Amino acid sequence: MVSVLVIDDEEDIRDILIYNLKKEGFNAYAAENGEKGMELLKSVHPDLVLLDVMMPGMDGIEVCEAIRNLPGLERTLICFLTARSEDYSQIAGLDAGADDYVSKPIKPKVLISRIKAMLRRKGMVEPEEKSADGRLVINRDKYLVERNGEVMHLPRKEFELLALLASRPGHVFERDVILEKVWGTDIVVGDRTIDVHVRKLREKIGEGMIKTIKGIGYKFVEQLS
Amino acid sequence: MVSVLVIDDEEDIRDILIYNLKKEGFNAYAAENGEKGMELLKSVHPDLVLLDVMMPGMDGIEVCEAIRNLPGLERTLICFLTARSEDYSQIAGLDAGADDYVSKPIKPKVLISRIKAMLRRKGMVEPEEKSADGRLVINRDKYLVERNGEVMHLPRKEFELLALLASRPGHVFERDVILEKVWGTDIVVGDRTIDVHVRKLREKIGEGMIKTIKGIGYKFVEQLS
DNA sequence: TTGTATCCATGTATATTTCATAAATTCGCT
DNA sequence: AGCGAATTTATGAAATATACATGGATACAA
Repeated sequence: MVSVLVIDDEEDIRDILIYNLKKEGFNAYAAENGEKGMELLKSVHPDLVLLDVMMPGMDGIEVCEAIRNLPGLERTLICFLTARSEDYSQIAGLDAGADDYVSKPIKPKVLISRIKAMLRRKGMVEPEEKSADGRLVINRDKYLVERNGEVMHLPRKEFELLALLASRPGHVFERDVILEKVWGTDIVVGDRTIDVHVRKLREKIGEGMIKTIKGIGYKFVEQLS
Repeated sequence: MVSVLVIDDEEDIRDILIYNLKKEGFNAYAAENGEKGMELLKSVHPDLVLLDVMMPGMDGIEVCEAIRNLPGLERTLICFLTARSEDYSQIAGLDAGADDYVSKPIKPKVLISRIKAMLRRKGMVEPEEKSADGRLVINRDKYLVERNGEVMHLPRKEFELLALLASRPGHVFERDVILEKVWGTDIVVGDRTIDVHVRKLREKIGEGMIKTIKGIGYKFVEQLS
């Protein structure tokens, strides 16, 4: 099930969001400030964080940047909650790595709709109908990858590698970046390990999907319109 | 280059959006109603459509759904422009397949920021370093060089060399500076190595781009804008 | 056992560098 | 200026180095 963490210092807001999120079938958690939010984040690993910008202590921007630097949470969705006038926050927030933002006062129906749109973009909820054009749908929730309606299970490392590459089609991930994001900074593995995992991925999802950029790294192919 | 189509019935809005989009380096097109927008869509295949919801004739929702059903345009980004109060439109718009929406009155900086966030999510653009030069775009994110819409891949040393020269068009880089920046201080290579790489670059990106300053080094030609 | 992850040895493609020679430019001299 | 010599860069081809793909081996755990 998709889980959502709300970080906001106003109790009323937390309550109303939790209520609506649960009503929609999400797992909902709340924290009243950035520090407590970070604690919860490390234990529950939510799929989405709703993050108030203006908070005492760590503000939303700081929390957002901290999340982006936490290993394993780089792909957590982040949505800012901003007061109507805070244009600067909007820009800074998106640049800080947020995926979206919603202006206060928050209308629950709008928020839910935006959340669903975000999840859909990440392939985290089943889209009703999918195009049979060979595109991949990556379901992080279940460690499944779907291609043309056919689902396949991938081992953890292969899945993480694929999810990383596919998160930004066209972007070239350098080998050391891949090592850091998929294996972590502390683990030491040989250079050939990446190749081997790429090979297995290619065997499973098809040859054309992952391209080698010699001397640099790998990329997931862009869509050809 | 990323191209954007604006569909809005208000001329003022169209003008201001076109102006700002072009200033940011996008290819910008405009249409004054849904029908004309659809015509343009089929010919220019834009990457992103900015779509007014309330329009005489086809409204934004209808256009959005029509776009999603056009072969080849399923993945075109769609961003709605909505009046502040139209909550229903917001929800319907996102459900109709829009990727985002921006409320009027539109603040150009906010809009541009949102556009970039959308493109980034699709991996379509990287704001990093490009030479503001119309003819050659160096995309470090994708390790690609684009010339007149045609993309090419360069090997590592050639790419780094080109990126260095193009980072300051008109500036003459001395040979030892090039060696230091591209090859590093510890590596020792013969002097002819630079020439050979320059030659390969010229073969690939065209003869006129890199000029030799005999006895000193090389420079990337300045643009005559 | 089966599935997963890593490593190793080898082959192969390609990137990079070197080299010999030609062409271009600069310099020194009258 | 003109002319040849010296210096510097361009060019073609070949040699070397590097990075990746691949098949298979190993280790370990469920």
